[in-house]
Amino acid sequence: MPAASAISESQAEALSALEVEAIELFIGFFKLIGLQKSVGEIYGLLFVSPRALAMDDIMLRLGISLGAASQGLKVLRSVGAVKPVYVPGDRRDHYVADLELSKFASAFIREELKPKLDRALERIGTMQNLANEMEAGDRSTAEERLERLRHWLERGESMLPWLLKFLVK
Amino acid sequence: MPAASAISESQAEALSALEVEAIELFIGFFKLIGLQKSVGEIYGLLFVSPRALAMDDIMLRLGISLGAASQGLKVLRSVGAVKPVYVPGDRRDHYVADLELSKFASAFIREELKPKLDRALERIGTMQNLANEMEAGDRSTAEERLERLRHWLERGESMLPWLLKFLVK
DNA sequence: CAATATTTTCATTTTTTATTGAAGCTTCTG
DNA sequence: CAGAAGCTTCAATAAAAAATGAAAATATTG
Repeated sequence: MPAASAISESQAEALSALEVEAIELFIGFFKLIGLQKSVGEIYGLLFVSPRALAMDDIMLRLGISLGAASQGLKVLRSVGAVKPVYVPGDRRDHYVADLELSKFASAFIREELKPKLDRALERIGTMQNLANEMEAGDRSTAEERLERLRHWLERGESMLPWLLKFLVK
Repeated sequence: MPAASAISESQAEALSALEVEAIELFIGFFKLIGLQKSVGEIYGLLFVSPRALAMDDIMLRLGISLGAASQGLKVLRSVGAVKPVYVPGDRRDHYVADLELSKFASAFIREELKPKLDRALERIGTMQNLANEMEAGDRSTAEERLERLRHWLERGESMLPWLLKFLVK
């Protein structure tokens, strides 16, 4: 019955208040770690969903496009925030939220924060070399500031393993 | 001599390699805490500048507009990243970078992270109320997940004071 | 293995965010 | 206190980021 099917497909069930809250919460949370709105939406929906959802369930409920849903799930898979599960008798992939929230935090620390700190420390090395060629007065100012910055960044970096441990369990 | 003055004003001294490195470093760093490019540029320039700079020095060196410089300095003042200093015989405000880098980190924690966590915990309260009205099977799933999320967020929140202390000293 | 269902990719469009600079406000100065 | 210098604001514009959806790629089934 193609007609009935077409109708039911176009009638997405409205989001419940609970779902809206969850979605808003995770949009905010994910934005903080640099992930986009649609990623947060998808995770929020899955977080409060009692059953696994297929990509087009997600598209329909959230009113987002095919591409956004596909890309959002790709990101969520890549950070381990979402797991595919097998649903008998359905050809489509179905997803559930991974509730191990510490995963995203540690992915963020490892894949964003740490590399940025490393890069910054590299730059300081470069800058310290450049400062050597300056004339005496300005050089000492630059050297002092760079040393200070290096210190602070190294301190930050030294905190990461601890932070990771704290978050993970 | 208006002609000569016009010429010297339009000839901004090119940025040194040191300045470029510092600017790039701080653009990256500030973006991480949600501040825009021009803010990072200004701070980076001031960080390696051996003397206080006026707003139009900043505009000229960085090639940014009046408005961007004004707004960028406003942001930097508001987070205490920059201090106005008095320069005898010059009517313009001059700025130096505040080298207490922990300031931005703690401003970020207090003004971004903490409020977001508080808001999220509020939402969880709302969600837990909503979950009460669900039918038994789905309710217990929702309740378990919400409790777990609350736990994790409370744990995160409890870490903030410690994190602040660590960064500040 | 052809027909079909599902998913991914990516050029285009839309939306969001940041920047510009002219107008106006404030402060200084002679 | 008039004129000029310095600064801020904000509506318009430009740049960057995200979303769209058609086309291509990849399963799956009969």
